[in-house]
Amino acid sequence: MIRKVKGTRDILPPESRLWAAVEAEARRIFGGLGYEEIRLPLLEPTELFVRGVGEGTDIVTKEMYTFADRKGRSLTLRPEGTAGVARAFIEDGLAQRPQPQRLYYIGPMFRYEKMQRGRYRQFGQIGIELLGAATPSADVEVLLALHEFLAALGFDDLIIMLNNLGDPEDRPRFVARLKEELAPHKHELCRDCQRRWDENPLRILDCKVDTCHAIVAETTPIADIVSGEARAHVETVAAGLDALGIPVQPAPRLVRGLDYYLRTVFEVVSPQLGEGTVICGGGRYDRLISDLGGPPVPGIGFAIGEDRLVDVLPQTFRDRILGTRPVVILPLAAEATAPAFDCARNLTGHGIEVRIEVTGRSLRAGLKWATKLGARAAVILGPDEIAAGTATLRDLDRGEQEEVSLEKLPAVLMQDGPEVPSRRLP
RNA sequence: GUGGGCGUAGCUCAGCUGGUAGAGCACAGGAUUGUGGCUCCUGUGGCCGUGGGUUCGAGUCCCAUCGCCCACCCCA
Repeated sequence: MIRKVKGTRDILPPESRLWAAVEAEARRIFGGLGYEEIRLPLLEPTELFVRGVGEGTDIVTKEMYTFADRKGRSLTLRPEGTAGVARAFIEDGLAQRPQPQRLYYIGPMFRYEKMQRGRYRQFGQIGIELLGAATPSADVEVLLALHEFLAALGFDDLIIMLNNLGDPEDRPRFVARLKEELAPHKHELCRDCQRRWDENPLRILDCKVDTCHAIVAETTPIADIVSGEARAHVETVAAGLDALGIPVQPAPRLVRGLDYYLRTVFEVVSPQLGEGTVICGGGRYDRLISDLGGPPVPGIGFAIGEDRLVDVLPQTFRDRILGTRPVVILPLAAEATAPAFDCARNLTGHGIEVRIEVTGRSLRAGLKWATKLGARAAVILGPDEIAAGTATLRDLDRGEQEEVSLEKLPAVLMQDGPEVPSRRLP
């Protein structure tokens, strides 16, 4: 048997419906705020990510799907979306269009990692990027878009965590200060943090080990050390969000794994998955485009992990999407075939979801089949009905049925709306 | 990359100290002619992950290998 590549997965119906619905909501919400879709290659030159994401990051050092093509060029399956957007911004001259540029993307990313729950080698991301605006308002807008999207999906327990990473110039100063404050407790830190001490001191901040957590809690937050301008920037963002009633939790220890972030950084976590499994991550990246050889255009954006999002989707949303019930059409004779399809065309034209029996089942078997599908009604078309130009419409919940002329069928079925939510489906 | 658990039907699993494979669910059909849900009957479906070894004989014992899952790490 040929099996799927490790870390990839098959998304089957009905779960695929949830994905489609989530994406539809994203297009609706982000589109409403002026964001337009950008579709980019899954394959990029390796150098893009080395320079964009950062040479020392875990993503670049050990998580990239990199290989040589037939002419020996090093290519990489994109591990994230922002670098590609920045590349396109430069290459396609998006700076020549009205600024700022509002873009969103939906699609798979690839990281060569050992997988576990909520972590795959191919995973879906939905992200937006706002390019060409450096103001706190830009940040507020992006967070607003995020919040609106999550709200549209019915989430009410997700937490947006916000921190200020300062400007790159602040970084050495902060690292020095951190090490200074941590030095007395250095030997108390966990083994991983001992390693991080030299490799990536900032990562000690969001260590989940209790003892480390306690030690780190005593250190001075980055936000208190960053320079005046960067500090004011994020404080203004926080105030802006507060004014909109968007709840944000300050996260002084929040650090992100990609090098290009500065100032505003944020993550969304779910109480269900715990803080270890981030659903959305984002932040400001004012140097990225210039670092890649483009103009000095600031940017901010985020990426939502679609797999994880679908995993914790509120029950109300799941029910709304999965709970639709079709109308089954059962032709009982050869001469009923054409009328059955005609009827299907008629009903679908009214937004009624149908399912036509095409395997030649008996009426009895057809009704069993309809029940298994969770159909709300069956349209029975036998010789008698065809002769009379009618259909027998059977309500599968009440077990009652009536003769309805084919023309009136849509109207009768529409009395309860085109789709009637069913009892809860798995 | 490190550590642990598990591979028998589409799914969940049983199969004792070795004797050539089972259940439930699911799927398909039927139980009076054109009427579902409950019940009953029948059927489809497995080279027991793969390869090798021990043995008269391996789902069962041994070795290897592949795959899956969980945790760490990191992230979406």
